[in-house]
Amino acid sequence: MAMREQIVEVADELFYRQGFEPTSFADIAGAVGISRGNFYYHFKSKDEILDAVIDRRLQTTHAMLGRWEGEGDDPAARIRGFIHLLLANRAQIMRYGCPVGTLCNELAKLDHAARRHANRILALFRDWLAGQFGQLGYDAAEAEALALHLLVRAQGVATMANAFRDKAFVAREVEQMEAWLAGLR
Amino acid sequence: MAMREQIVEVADELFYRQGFEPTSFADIAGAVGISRGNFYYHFKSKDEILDAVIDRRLQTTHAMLGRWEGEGDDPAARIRGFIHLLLANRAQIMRYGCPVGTLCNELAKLDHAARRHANRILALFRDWLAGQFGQLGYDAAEAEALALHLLVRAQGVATMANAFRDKAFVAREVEQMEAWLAGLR
DNA sequence: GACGCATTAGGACAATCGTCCTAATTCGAC
DNA sequence: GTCGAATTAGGACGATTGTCCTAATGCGTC
Repeated sequence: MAMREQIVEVADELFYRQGFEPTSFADIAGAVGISRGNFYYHFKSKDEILDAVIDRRLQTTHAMLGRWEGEGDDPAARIRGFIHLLLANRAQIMRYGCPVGTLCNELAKLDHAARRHANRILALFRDWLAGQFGQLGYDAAEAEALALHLLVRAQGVATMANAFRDKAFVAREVEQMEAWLAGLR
Repeated sequence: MAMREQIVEVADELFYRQGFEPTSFADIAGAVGISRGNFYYHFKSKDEILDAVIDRRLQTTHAMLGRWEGEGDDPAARIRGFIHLLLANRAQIMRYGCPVGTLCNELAKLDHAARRHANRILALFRDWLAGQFGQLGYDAAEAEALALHLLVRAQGVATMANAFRDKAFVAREVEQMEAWLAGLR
């Protein structure tokens, strides 16, 4: 059972760095240190690994957002915490893009059955952000629109940062997002 | 020579809809109606087709931006024209994402040599937009920052539209981008 | 009609893909 | 120490990948 989790962990990393399709069983097996053929004892198919990876991301994301919710900060500070993910993960984003956005993009092109599953990670962020904006006094529709707008900017920054790899650009956009947040209501 | 252009055209479409890596020679050959092995008369490698596709996109993008520049509109109207690309191509974007952003993302993950080449398409938009903002009276640094900010939002809208496929969401974000533009200076 | 070049079809190639099978190994329970 | 289940290694499988080669076409020119 520990091996299964280790496989999922390694696959998660590889799917992020290389993409789902270009990552082969040989890649995962090599990284985790087991034989290739033996994979089918733990997973019946590659799609099953993908599902497990998405489940893992859903769980870690859910846990992170729950942790943030539990902290004593006010909603605005929590939203700022979300914005600062762009700075905290800046190096990885410049190299590989946003883990969530790039996976959703890839699965959409592949017309993969797990597309909707992966979208749930994005929906997790959306709903959590909408909850924060709700606590700031916005009604449900406004809160969701604001949440989506913030996700738009985060995804856009990730894509542009991945292309041009400019640290200062990321910092500038993050500052603008904070200013936008501070200027609300 | 016409066949070469036809191959590039078909490959362009397939790279957009399926992605570069998952698209095989067999796919392109089938779509264009020639035999698979014969490809190497026109292109020495798959990477060479990719280069040709990127060249084609650079050329069509350059032509489009040049056309817009030649029209009688003022810079603000031209920038609005760029924003309205999101509406004009909405159906395709919801289905396959932004052709430029998704390609750059994929090539980054593949660590592909053509990554910088593809980024030039994005740079084309950036420089053109910066030129428009320059005409609106901003200095070079401000104009480039505004251009990048607009690209951030366009890329973000494309990614989110691709994930959630919500027409109204796209319309709402486009309206906000127009309002942002109108409120400048 | 014959020639020569441009273009094609079709298949061979080694490698790799996801998948599956079997025999060997590990290892805890008794 | 023995047994049985859990886990593993290793390789076979058919299909597909990008690449390359050769023989056959098409087709305009003399």
